[in-house]
Amino acid sequence: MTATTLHRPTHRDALALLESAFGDGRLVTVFGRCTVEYDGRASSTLGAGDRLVVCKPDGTILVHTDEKRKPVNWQPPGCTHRASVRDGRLRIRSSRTTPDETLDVRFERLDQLTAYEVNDRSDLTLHGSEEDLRQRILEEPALVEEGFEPSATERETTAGPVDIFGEDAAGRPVAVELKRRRVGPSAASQLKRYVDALRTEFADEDVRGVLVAPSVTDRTSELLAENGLGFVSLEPTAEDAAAGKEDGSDRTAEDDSR
Amino acid sequence: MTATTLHRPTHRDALALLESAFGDGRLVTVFGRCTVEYDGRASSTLGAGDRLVVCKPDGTILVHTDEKRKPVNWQPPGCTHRASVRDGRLRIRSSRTTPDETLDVRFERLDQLTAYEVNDRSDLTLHGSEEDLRQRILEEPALVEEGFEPSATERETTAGPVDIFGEDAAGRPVAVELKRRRVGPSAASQLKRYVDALRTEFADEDVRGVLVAPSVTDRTSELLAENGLGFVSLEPTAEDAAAGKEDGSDRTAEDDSR
DNA sequence: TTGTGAATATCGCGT
DNA sequence: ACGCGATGTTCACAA
Repeated sequence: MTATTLHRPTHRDALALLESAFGDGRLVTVFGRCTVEYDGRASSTLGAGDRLVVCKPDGTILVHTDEKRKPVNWQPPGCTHRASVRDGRLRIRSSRTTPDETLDVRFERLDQLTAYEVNDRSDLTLHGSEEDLRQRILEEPALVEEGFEPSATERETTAGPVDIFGEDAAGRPVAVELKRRRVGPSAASQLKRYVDALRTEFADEDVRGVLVAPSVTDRTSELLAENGLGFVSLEPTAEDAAAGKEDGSDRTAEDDSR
Repeated sequence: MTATTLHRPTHRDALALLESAFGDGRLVTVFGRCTVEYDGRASSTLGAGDRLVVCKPDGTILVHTDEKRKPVNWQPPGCTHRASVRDGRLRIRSSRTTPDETLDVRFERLDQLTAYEVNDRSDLTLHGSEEDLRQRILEEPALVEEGFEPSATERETTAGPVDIFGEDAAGRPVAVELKRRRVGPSAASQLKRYVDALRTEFADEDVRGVLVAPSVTDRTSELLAENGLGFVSLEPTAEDAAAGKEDGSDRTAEDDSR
């Protein structure tokens, strides 16, 4: 049996199942009317209302209302769940140290409690991230500009790591900052920090900076211009990957390489 | 009845309850073995495994595994949920436009499905945010430095809004940037942008910048020094508000000034 | 543990 | 809708 459910349980019966489920690594959902208090990095209180509470065996706890993608309260992985009954009411408390923080859920009414056994070995495979964008540029540096030659990724500077570092057609050092979506001023600012650091490092050379993103806001465009930084528009998704390959590289066989 | 539950339902029975629940604004949880595909801002695939799926009436959908605080897949509020049965298997699809994106959950096995009626009017009250920090400084400007006089919050500049803007004891313009926790280089960079913008605006004055945060990283400290920016250590929570007042400043009367 | 930046970030506020 | 910055951000990765 992968799911054990109690309907409108007494708070004591709920406690028994909760302790059992916490003990053997099951995932638990509780639905009912409750209040929530949090104290730790900040502090919060939430009055009574109907919520879905999810307790994961890794120590995560989530309190969800009927709105929003974010839980109204939560605790990250690594916490310890404890259940108890005070004044005849179920209480779930989840806490951790470093930082010290505690979440307290007190139930006024219990509608349903379920403990699930979870078997999940699959990992998510995601495409269209900044990492994908980087791969595409390394395969086809001309996407940045004709003659660009990457020499390193995550190249360290005193201001932090540069996404792609290389040389332009004229042999000048180039720092490339990648963003997978439309960017605001902070991205331009970040690139400028890297370029400034590289200008100190390459005191006698003309260091350039290029921002690669789908687009930039107006203010960001001004910021780039003010600081002599370049911009190249590029989408993170390789919609025309096949066309690009035909166009740019002639890899026809030997799929077994590497 | 606030909770309607089906245990190990047929996929057709599940479909009927889902359509009913989507229709009248109930929150739904489904537990079972499923695969998930996402396509939109990025794209992802997830092989078969046991997961808890939560569909909210505001269009949010969450797919949770037994680990982590983040759902393994999701869709934000504003989406449209649709359920169907293909090849005898339940499928839940949630999609939206702007941006165009779709989440597809296909069930191989259904363990449990529940529809909840949710009543929740309570709002979260949170303390210890940056907003709290700002209030404290406006009440006690000397926390920034003796003689500081705030004149505006969210003061607009061509580089964006400055948290607190005012004058120091010598009448010089001061931009104060607030952070509720230990900060990295980007905060110093952000403050520098504001100060640069203000230096253009107040061309004939000596504009200063002060970062207020619990602490800064080493590299950030250097960045601040390089750019002549100040730093004041301050916690977002007013734990020792009383003690701090006795200790740090000699403000004995006239709390009503401001 | 700390530092650093990405994220399908989400969210709220303003224009 | 876009722009902008905070978030109890979470998360992975590196030093």
